[in-house]
Amino acid sequence: MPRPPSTHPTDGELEILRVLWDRGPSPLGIICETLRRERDVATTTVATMLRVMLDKGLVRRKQATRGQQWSAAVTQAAAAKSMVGKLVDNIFDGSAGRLAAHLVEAGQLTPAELAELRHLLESNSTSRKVAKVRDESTNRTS
Amino acid sequence: MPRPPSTHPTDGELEILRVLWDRGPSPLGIICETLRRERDVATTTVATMLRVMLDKGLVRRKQATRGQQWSAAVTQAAAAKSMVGKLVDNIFDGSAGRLAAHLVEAGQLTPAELAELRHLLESNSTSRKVAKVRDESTNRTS
DNA sequence: CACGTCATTCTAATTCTTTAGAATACGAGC
DNA sequence: GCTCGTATTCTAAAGAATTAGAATGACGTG
Repeated sequence: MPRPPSTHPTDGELEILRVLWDRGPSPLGIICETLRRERDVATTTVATMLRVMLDKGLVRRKQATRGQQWSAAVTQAAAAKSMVGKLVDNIFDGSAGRLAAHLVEAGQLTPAELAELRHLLESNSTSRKVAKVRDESTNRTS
Repeated sequence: MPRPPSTHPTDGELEILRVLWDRGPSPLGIICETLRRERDVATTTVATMLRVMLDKGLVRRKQATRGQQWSAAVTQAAAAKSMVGKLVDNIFDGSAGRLAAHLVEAGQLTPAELAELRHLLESNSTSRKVAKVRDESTNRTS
């Protein structure tokens, strides 16, 4: 009857993950400071979120001299893959190709990005070593 | 101090929107019936969700002979655009190109889809009438 | 070693989401 | 017209997410 637990990082959690992906392992103070460049937030709020994220396995912490260092437990690539997968399931009928088509057709790509994508596709078709996908023990949260 | 209201359709709301996009305007009974092909759900649950979605402007209803017809108030394209936009902001640093690159590089596209995408890009570069974007009074919810 | 600073835990308020029972309304058919 | 089935509204419970105050802990400096 109640709401089911969410499997993906929430928006707030992503804000924190972005900081950690950007700056690497950081103490609470630095995380807060960085977040405050965007919006006002209390230190305890961030601490609470980090604890929740710890339970979810989204972040890790290692003992440091002073407090601890917090770091992301999921790579950006893994989070991207799982969230893109969800989006694709939810509105592109499970077809990643449809999402790709949407990007091109809905005009969400700049001309430069279109050109880049074209290059990417060429190199991807000529060199058959597509396998470098480095599937970093990817998601789980899907 | 509390949680901010969400601007995008939730997962549950998307389930309903998918039905409406698929079948067009439908009465409650049909919506429930369709949803039940996936999972068990009570009629009142769906009715409640529809009322909430009505408040949010996600669906409309028109009086019919018997009860009313419910229909999506947002197009699939518009919802896609707004949700893709959010995803891009959240984990691709605001760059849709990065999402496109992710799709190709993370191996989320089948060979057939890659080929299709290549075609799409070609026709998109040769014919300069990219403008057919038909920007269906797109989002708002972003 | 006391004090200030930074970090963490405990607690809690508030709103959203999901779920559905009970009550009610409404139109069709007998 | 009364009843049956569908549809809608009212009510509400309970977990998730977001926010942060108060209390507590840990450490280095003077």
